[in-house]
Amino acid sequence: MESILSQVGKKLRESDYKLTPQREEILRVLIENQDKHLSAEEILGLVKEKSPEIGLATVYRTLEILYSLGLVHCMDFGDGRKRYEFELLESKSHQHHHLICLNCGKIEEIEEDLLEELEREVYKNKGFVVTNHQLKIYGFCRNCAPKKEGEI
Amino acid sequence: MESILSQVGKKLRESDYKLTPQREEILRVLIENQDKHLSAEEILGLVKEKSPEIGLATVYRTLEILYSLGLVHCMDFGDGRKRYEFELLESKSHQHHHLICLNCGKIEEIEEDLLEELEREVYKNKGFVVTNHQLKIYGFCRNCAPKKEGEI
DNA sequence: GTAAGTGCAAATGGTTTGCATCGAA
DNA sequence: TTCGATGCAAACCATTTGCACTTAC
Repeated sequence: MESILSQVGKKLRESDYKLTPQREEILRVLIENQDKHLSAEEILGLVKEKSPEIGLATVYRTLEILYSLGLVHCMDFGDGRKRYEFELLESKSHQHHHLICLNCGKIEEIEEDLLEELEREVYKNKGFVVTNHQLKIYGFCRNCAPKKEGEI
Repeated sequence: MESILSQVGKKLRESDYKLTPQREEILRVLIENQDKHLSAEEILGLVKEKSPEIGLATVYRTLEILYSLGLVHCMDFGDGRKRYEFELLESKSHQHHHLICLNCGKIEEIEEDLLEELEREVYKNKGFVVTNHQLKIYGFCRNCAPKKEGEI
């Protein structure tokens, strides 16, 4: 984890960005919460626990840089705010998918890809060259599905 | 197309909503542009061509009702505004997918589904019951792909 | 030393809401 | 007639921006 931070610091400097204490703090929060999907405001809250003087604008500006460097993914689950997720340097560019529970709101991730066939079809039929995709699957999670059974 | 309007009118009244001239105009625009992905502002622009007195709030309020009745789909292509698409009453609940060109911004639709296998996996591995899904595929369309070939 | 980064507050822009008025049923 | 619908303007809220000050390099 310390090595991740220095890897990221190197990547920042390669692109002529400075590694400030604020950016380090934001990175720490992102790295410690890779499994979550934090909004800018939530990131600010966590960062402020250790560095109360940081401003929201800095969070947004840092996220923008990290996004442009491909270090965070940005997603939108339809609740009116963007959510960010740290992306390990060595991971493949294709994103994992998200299972969104319509009852409790929990968001799970799945690693299965299985879209290769669809991408081949898309190229064959439309001449469209796929570089990435984003799949949101709505439904009911293991806990909520039984309760909802009668209603579906 | 006239029959679609009356079908929708019936559906509105079933849910105790009135079919006002404004709502009719908004519906007309949505139905005439089923292939597009209009934002609220764009819908207002088209509606104003015939009924200049309509306000933006009415557009939003109408879209909200239509969405709650399942008559329009709502999507977000990451440009900071929601986009709406009229959904024929008889169409299946699973949405079609979108191809988003990273160069020219064109959005194409595809009807292929091909996600059944993935949905089975998701149920088997996670106990997650799928009710719907939304797939955005990013890349380069037939026109832009050749120009971009060297850069990818 | 200096250009880049920061914090604050103000601006922006899509969307929502309050309210007085209007009109479909 | 009556309650829901409308238009307008103001409010809202996530995000962006301007600016004077600070700081990493």
